[in-house]
Amino acid sequence: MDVRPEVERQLALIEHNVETLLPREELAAKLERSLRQGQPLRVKLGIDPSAPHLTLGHAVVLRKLRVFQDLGHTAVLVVGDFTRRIGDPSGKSKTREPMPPEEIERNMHTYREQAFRILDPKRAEVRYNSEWLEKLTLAQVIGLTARYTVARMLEREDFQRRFHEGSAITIMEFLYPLAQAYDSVAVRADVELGGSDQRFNLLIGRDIQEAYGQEPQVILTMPLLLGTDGVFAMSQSRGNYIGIAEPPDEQFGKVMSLPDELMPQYYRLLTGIPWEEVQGLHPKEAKKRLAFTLVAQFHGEEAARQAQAHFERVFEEEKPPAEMPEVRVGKLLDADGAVGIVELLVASGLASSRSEARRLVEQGGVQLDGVKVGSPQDRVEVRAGMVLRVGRRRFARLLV
RNA sequence: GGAGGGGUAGCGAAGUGGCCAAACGCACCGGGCUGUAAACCCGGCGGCCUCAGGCCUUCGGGGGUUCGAAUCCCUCCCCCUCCA
Repeated sequence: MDVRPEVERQLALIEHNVETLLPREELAAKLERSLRQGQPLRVKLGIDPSAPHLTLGHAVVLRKLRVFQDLGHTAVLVVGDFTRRIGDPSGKSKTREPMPPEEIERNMHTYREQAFRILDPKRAEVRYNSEWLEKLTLAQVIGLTARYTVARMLEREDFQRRFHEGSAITIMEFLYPLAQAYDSVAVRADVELGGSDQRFNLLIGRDIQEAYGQEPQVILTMPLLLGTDGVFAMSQSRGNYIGIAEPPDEQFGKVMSLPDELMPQYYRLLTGIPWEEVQGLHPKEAKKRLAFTLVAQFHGEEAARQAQAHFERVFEEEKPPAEMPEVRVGKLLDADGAVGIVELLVASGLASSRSEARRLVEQGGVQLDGVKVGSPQDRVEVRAGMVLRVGRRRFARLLV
């Protein structure tokens, strides 16, 4: 039978939004063979357990992986628990600190749950690279290093720069991409996905697989998503990220505060909605739809509706949210049921110190039941159910 | 083995005897503007107080000199670069 049309169909879906796909013909060949033999491709994605959350940046790549799954292929998630114990230099100008095993352990734990908000567990395999890397003997490691040259290693942009700057590059850092490449050998990857910053590492995987007698993997990189600052790639170390597992309200709010210019990119890389379809809308409406779509993707439609309602209520209508933390303050009240505003702010957790509380009041950022508190000296009468508010978005309901 | 540079608030980075609770930038917080956009503007950003002022604790750790130290001396710890 002629599988060509199906190969073309799959290729088109896979190629959509991709930054690099190398080599395209090899992927076509692999797809064709896969179809003929009824054998799914093994599509690898490495995840570095450095920080406890997966972000929308990860989601871009995970969504692409999901495309492969939907086409019947197998997702192979490789958690870099071993490599992270060593420290990964990729994309960084400085050597990265190794991380204690307990912390890695903790991070890894949350990964599955987060990744499977996007991936289909039925077509996925999760592996930890300590499984094979830990067992390598020095002789084997040396064997691995013998298959790659320093010159080729120095082709990598950040190595090259650091080399010329005369800043430190440790041998360990050379080992890192080799270890990652060896992962591809270990899981027999047909394709490896990554962010565009991973391109070099993914390419090494090809060479190393070949050196070990395997057919080289096809590499596919996705554009890097810009973070909430609109300037730098989304990353946890920079703090400009939106987490996949963050609470719906948080996600919705963070998306709404993105610079408008990011909308086309976010629509393209994170939703199935063509930008053209929403381009004509008022930017605020377009962004709400984006926020809704994203929250729904990770938490479900109902949660997205609630997050949107919360947003509209709190930020558009400037009303207190439906739910907020409750604080019991009866003990603080004097005989008249009054308490100093500073005490109240600290006790409710809305200010971290008395100085902070004073500042907030002085700057006009504190309201009790919609009435602005004028001075840090004020004593306020508290009745059960009153709402204490700091700034635009921090609230507490007071109980007696 | 030799030479040199450096450790300051969440980060980056000034400051080298009093005017330093410590410039400046980023991040963050409050206010303004608005579409809670972003950008921008104003204010804040160790703690505590009876708050136009005062007090206490901070400049890698410890000890000392001095009326007074982030700044000088001793000592310990840590990081980096170059040469070999």
